[in-house]
Amino acid sequence: MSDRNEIKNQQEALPIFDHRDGLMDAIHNHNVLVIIGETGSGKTTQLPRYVIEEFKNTRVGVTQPRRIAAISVAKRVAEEYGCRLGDMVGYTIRFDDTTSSRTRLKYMTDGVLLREATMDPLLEKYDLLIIDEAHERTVETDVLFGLLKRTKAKRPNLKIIIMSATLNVTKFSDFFDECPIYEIPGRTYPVEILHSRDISKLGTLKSGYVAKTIDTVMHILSKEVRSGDAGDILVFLTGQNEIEQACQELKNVVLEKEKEDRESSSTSSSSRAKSVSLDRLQILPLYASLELLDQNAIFGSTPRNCRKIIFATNIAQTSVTIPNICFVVDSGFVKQKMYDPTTGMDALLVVPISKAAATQRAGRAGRTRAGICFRLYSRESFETEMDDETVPEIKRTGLTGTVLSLKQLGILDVNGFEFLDRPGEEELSAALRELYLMGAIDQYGRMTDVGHGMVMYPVNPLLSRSLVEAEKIGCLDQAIVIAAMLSVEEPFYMPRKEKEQEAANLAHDHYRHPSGDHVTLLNVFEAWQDENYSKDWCHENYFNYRHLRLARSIRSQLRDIVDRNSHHKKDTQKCSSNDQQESQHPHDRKNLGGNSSDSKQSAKTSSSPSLSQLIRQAFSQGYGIHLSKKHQHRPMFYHYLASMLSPSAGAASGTTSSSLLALHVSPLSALYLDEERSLTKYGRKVSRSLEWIFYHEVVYHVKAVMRYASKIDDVKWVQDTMDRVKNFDRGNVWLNGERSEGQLDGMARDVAVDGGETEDSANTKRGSENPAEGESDEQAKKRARLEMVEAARKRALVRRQNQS
DNA sequence: TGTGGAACA
Repeated sequence: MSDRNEIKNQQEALPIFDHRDGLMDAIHNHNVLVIIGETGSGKTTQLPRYVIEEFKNTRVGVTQPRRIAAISVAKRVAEEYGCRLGDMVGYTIRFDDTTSSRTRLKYMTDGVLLREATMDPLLEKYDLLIIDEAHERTVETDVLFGLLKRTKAKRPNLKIIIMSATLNVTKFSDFFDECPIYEIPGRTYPVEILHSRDISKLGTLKSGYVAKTIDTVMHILSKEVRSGDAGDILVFLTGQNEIEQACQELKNVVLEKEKEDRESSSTSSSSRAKSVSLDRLQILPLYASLELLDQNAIFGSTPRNCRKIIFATNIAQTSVTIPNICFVVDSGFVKQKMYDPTTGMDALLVVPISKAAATQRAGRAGRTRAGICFRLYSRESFETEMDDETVPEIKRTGLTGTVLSLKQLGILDVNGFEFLDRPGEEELSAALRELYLMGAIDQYGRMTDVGHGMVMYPVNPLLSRSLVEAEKIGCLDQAIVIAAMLSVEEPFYMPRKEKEQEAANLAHDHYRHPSGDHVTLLNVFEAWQDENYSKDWCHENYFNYRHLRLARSIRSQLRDIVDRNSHHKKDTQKCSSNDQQESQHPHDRKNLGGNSSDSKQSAKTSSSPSLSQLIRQAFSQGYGIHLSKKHQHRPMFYHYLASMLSPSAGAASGTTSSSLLALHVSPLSALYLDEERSLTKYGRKVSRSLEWIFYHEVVYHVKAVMRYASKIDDVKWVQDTMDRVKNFDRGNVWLNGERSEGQLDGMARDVAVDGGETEDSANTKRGSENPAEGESDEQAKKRARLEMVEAARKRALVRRQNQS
């Protein structure tokens, strides 16, 4: 009883409580509404509950960018509502669905809703949808925006609420015909912001910000003392290495200072500065890949007279809230992915944050009481050098998967789709080109049967294409394992100490398959399976248990999808006319359904290809756009497609330096000969038998290295892709087709290319007042981004040259 | 001497 009263008191103390009537009126009167309120206003937990209480029988969906948020919020709301989780209130995330037929309020990740939309584009399960944390602008959120706008046109009664933290939300409102904006005041404490007096440009600060954070922390420790307890410190840096380094460095500096203090206190009678002692400090790193997020150390309260200093990545800006932070030290930088559509590769770069991000970081100091934010950059840099907002993710990543799901949603003319922020023309074209070359869409931009097969699988398009092929030639079970392994982070664990590295390499060697890394991954998984998915086995053999476990979940999800679908197929096959293209594949006749024992047996028969060959055949279809061919005289490879298509590369970049295209076999790859690995770290020779290989992705090591590569035994395996490359190169038929097939608004594409203006594009671009100027500004920014990517690559290459 | 930031289906 007292529990319930306490809950009630807490609820009524939230700022949103006084706005209940106003909000309900607004939702009654408007079908689309933007609500802004800082974290702590109660909007995420309270508003959806108000809605299901106020509107009887309304089915409400609330999306979150992150799984933990969906889970924890749903749990709390169920408790507050007084029901069991999964009854009236529940959540759905990948691998975990707690909802039931009685659930009326469902929290989920935005990816889940997007996935549901591919089955049911009208989203008829919901009467009201709330997109929460819209300011984070994940790709999924952005696509949902465009999708909901279309859905609303067909279901005018659907209610949509956009919830966001920042004040700069006119963009959201404009997108939905200038719908009303409702503001809930936040409940935060004032944060004093101190800028650095160093007026260097951000570019120069980049080299020295780690050292400066240490200085600043030392300053806070010795000078900034608040009454009572001192208040914890949060430092924003960019990456794991940097953070570990900073933690160590701070410890060293503090030790030195201690020594100094002891010496000076023995000579002089009193020191004005507060003395600092290492045993009264907790210095903690915080980044996502930290083995176990030490809950108590980071989130728990510190002992008396003890101070926490946390060095964190951006994870502390959005995903994780640490209590009792009083001081924030903001380096002004972040690591961001940048995608280069001309090569289809991306690079991870340290770039300045945006003004919005800086404000958010500063806000972390004022959650429990008034605080101070130290910025390591000048006010001028903040005002003039930083972008207002972080570039939305959708403009920074490859869009192949996104475009394919849009096609599945029935959006044939992707160029005419209304994006909240339009991705670059080159990125869209690159995505369409890749889909065409994979055989997922035809020259008119229409989805093929292959494409329909691909969207079933919630994995990277390269992998889903491989799975479609694997089903066709009868090695689906194995391909699913490999696809799952490729969907998780590095399963091979490599210790830091050199001696242990040798042991790890030896352990890994045991599973390496001469044909390459794909079969190797299968070997690893099957070995682990044979050991009953043992954790100890992972440790003994240097594999990452967490990642393998995730791979296992993904594998079973993929198998479920296959099972469900094959039942469906059996049901419909008899009555529908079979207009599927006749396959010319030699192995097509046998074993279409293919369970593992069958295909293993068939692999044994002398005339058929081996299982390893079947698998690589399947994957070489999926990786048709990731082909590389060996250089005739040198131990390197060339990106095959880029060399075929590069003349058509974007005019904006103009950067097609041939050095880009030189790819190397990773020393960690099964294709990299053992004796070389023991000779030199980045050896020179690759097996002579290698001619063609396919690879999963390229990473920038000391040079461009192919991560997960396998042999192609016969160039016929990739003949289909090569034929499509030739077709594509000859006529660009598909681009014309995309335009003529799309309805009128397909013209938007011409606008973007020519810089002209039509009525249709004026509609799609509403919100930017001066399209011509906005466009060129965009282009300039994009060029700058591409140049940064290019610079990073050059640096990597220079490092390599210095090394040899 | 070093590749990865953080998230999701």
